[in-house]
Amino acid sequence: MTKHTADLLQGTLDMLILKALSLGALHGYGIIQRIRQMSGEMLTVEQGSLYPSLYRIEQRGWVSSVWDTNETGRRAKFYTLTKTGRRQLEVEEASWDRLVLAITKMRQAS
Amino acid sequence: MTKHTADLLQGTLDMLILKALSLGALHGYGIIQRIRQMSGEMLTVEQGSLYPSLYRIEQRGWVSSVWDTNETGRRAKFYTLTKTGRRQLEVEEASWDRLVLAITKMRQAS
DNA sequence: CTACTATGCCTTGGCATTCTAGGCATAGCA
DNA sequence: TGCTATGCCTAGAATGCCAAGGCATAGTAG
Repeated sequence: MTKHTADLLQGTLDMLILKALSLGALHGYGIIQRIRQMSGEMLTVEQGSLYPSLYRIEQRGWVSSVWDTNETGRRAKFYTLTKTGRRQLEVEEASWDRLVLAITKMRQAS
Repeated sequence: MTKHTADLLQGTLDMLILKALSLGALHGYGIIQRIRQMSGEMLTVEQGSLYPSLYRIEQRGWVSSVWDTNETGRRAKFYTLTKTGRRQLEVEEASWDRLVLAITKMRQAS
């Protein structure tokens, strides 16, 4: 059983969620799907990871949420990226870039 | 106080250690220095992270260790990458590459 | 001689984060 | 009627890094 989806690294989940929301408001279930789709089916976020993370993120003011109904009439909680959240996304992307750069250097130092 | 060294992401430390040892045997203290140097001073591993990790890694058979003396006559524990460890390094590098690729896709899916 | 820094090993406890494994409810379809 | 997809959530375990200590020796500056 080879798993074709990469494991997440601790610390990347928030960035993924913020990134998904940067394309527009979404409810939790939809965030999972959008992350799958955006990553070309390579990343799968579990519900048990997502909801606690959304809670944290909202506490920090990076997203806000409202209950609403989706296009099929179901109740769902929609999350919107706040201004602070958008800044945070930039911070996390920059720090991700730094890490990738650092590890790339490691790989080249042979 | 801006920290210029990136935080490690959980899950990358083993790879960094294995990578450092792929250039030749080293003792713990030296591993820290080599990682700093190889990453262009961008990554700093704390001793409190390193030694527990080295222990784990040795339990898994990825490195072996012997007590010896360094060039200045001090006792130190030298770690050598095993064949299994070299394979493991390849595995971790491949999975790192997959993650970077996946997140790159995320970034491009605007 | 004394103190400080660098080199070297290690452990304990805390913290943050993810995952496993559940529970609950509704809508739609076979 | 039951299964699948959609939607929310939580508790507990596992993982893994870090902060903060302890200990010891060698060298160097004062």
